[in-house]
Amino acid sequence: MRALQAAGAKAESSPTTAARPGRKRDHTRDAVILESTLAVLAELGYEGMTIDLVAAHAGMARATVYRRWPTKVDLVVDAVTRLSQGDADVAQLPDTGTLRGDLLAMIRPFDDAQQQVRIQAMVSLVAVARSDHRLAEIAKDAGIGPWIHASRVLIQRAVDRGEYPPPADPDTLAEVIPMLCVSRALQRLPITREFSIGLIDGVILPALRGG
Amino acid sequence: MRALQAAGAKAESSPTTAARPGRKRDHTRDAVILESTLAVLAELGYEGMTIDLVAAHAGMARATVYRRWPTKVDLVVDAVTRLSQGDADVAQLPDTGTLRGDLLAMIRPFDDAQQQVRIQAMVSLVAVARSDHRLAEIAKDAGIGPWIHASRVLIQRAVDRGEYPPPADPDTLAEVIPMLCVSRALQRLPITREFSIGLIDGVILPALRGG
Amino acid sequence: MRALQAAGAKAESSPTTAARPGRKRDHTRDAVILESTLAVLAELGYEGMTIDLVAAHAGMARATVYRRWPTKVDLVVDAVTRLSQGDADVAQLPDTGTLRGDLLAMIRPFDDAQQQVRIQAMVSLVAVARSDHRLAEIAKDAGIGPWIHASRVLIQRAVDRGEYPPPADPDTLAEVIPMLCVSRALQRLPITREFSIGLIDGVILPALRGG
Amino acid sequence: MRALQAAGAKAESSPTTAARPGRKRDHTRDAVILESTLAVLAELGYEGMTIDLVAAHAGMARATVYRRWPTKVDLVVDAVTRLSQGDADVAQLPDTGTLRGDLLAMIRPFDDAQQQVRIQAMVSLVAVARSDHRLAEIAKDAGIGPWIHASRVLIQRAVDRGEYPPPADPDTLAEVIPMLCVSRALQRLPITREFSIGLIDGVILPALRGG
DNA sequence: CGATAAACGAGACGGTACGTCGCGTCTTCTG
DNA sequence: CAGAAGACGCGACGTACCGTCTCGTTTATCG
Repeated sequence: MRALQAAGAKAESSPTTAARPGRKRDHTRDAVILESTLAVLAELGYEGMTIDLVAAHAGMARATVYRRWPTKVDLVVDAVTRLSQGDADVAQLPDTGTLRGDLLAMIRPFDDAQQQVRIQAMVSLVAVARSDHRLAEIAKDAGIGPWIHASRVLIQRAVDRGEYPPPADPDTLAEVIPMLCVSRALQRLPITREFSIGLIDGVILPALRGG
Repeated sequence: MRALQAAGAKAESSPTTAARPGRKRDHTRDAVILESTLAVLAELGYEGMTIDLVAAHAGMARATVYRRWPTKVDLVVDAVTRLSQGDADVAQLPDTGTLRGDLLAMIRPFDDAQQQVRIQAMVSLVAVARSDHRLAEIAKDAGIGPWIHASRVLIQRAVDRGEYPPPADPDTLAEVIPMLCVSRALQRLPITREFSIGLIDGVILPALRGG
Repeated sequence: MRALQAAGAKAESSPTTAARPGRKRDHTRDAVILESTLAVLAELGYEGMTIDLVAAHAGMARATVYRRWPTKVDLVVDAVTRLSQGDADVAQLPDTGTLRGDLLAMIRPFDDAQQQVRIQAMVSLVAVARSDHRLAEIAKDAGIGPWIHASRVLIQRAVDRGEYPPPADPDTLAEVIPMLCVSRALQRLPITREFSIGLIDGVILPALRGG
Repeated sequence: MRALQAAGAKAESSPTTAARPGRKRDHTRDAVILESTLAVLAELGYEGMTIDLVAAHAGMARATVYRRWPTKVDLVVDAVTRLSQGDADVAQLPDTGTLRGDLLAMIRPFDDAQQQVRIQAMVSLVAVARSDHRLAEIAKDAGIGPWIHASRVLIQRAVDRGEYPPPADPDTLAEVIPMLCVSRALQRLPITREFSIGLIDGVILPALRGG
């Protein structure tokens, strides 16, 4: 977000970016820090997470972190935000022809162990939402919000093509998959393929048929 | 847990309970502290909650809190634990004859503003679960666990009396109501009657019919 | 001091003390507590001394101590006061015919190991004097004050009988013996007979002769 | 003690002093803190002294104090230690030709109100010596120890040049001036010029003449 | 190619909450 | 009622983390 300011700069026209001597900030490190943030967050939660720990995990100094994100809250929000942007991208991809295939494709990324870390971290964001009022909405948008949106779009698409009748309460239905995955994460259980299938074939699709 | 010490006491023979001089701890205060804990927790979240604030809200000294719960984590866990015990009691009550009535009765307690506080606090428990590994399971049992169990029992009862066919994945289905209520709480939205009806009539009952 | 109020009561004359039902306070314990106070004070100093420790050393409960002395300061002051009263009594006794004999007799009580405890405790009183302005004078009177007075009397007596010429600064001279004994105590050195003789024959008597 | 680390450093070879990154500790503040410590100590005594008070008096945060001295005891010991180092330096200076002049010069620094603070603080150290066994010796060396040593040197010098005959007990005699000044401080009396003259002309010099 | 200005590592610094401990008051029980 | 045992209000202690700051070192771009 902050880094995007310089993105649109048109070379020499902008005086701020044109003549900026000095060592350039190594933006490679941004991703490393965010990754470390998620790792520590997933393991120790928001409370147990320390800027020192994140910096050590990333192999750099605390100041290097603070130079990019002014507070712990900003860091966590940004980490989870970027995380969910990845989800959103993934969500737009699946188009298997059937809703069942689409939903399975949407959940699959969380099947592997690597992605487990991300869900664990995302769940921790709720702590921030409670403590910091100004970030409650951001947390909502950044956390499961995009995921819920993806669910809604996929379901709507299936309804539009006549695969299922329109549900009675589409908004609530769209929250089911993300929230039940969160539930798994809260219990520190992996999101297995069996769970995904049970969720889709045992809840979502029956609900659409029975509506 | 604490109360179990006196469980076996039956007469003057028991040395633990027989002659214990000294001022008795005023267990009335326990409830006051726990109530204050939930109130502060709901308003400021786990991060913003302070033992000093809780003590001030309860109108007593910090040491009085620490004499009962050694750490902030223990205090929060106990507060939410007792909270969910209340939920469990409520869960066993409803028996309206139809699943729809039972589920509505189960959710209703969270309709009034007073109970909103409790949900907000309960949600904050996830922060603890992340920070303190040894308490992850306790958090699970104390938080939404009992609620999930209540849902499962109500659904099973309806199936047993032939009201609905057995669902394909009853365990997952039982998590739907609690988790979607949590979702509302996370978004700081009230759990209105409209939401409850939409959830039951738009997701749970259709899923059972369509199973 | 407080305890002395009831001392002169003559049974039926005083209405307040006449009809006083209930268990009588065991004044034997007063001495035990004071002794324990001095012992703990001597070993751990004023800072390290705890009412709990004193009570435990005396084999009774904290409340029993507080019923007699309202604060830690009062307890310590009283302990050291009574201690120095004993010194004052001793001081009036010696009358050996020579100043040298009198002074040696005055110092002798501190020669044995038992009395070492008392000096150590007395020294600790200075801590109180610093912290509590209202007790500074009491500390002076109770600590080395009586001892200084005893020195002055003995010297004056020797001058009166013509043993030595009147000193130039009798007040200052009278402080020498007590303060140098305190110095020994501060260094945790015992007040041996050699030290006493060196002090009297090497400082006091020469100063009187040389004045 | 701390400063000795750099003592052996002579060139770029020393790894300890060569390249130590990070913000340098502002050692100017050390003196400010120590001065504040002495001021608070002199006014309120060891018991009444608080790290918060010291920090506030020094105009900095509590953590800044704790970063330099881990405990209250260490802080006080160091404050008094450095204080007496200053005394030692002063003690080596006076050389007026006569013992009387030397001793007066030694005492004079404590005549002004500013230095009164230091004596008051120094006296408070005895409280530490009682409470903390491991520091008893340090307290001895740091408190009046150097002062006693200075007295002994001055007296010995006078004897060496034939001004007075050798005293019978030079060690004890050397303690007289410091301890009687401490006595004055304990009584919260100023060390006036009259007192100094009375002490020297009424005790020390007569004792030397009469020996 | 050297000057310069920023990034970076390391850590001091001001705050603030934590959890512990001692003081002095109080309450409750037993003898 | 005295005495034991211990809860309670208060406040200092020493620790840890946050976010800011100030060093010395390194690295890139400009003159």
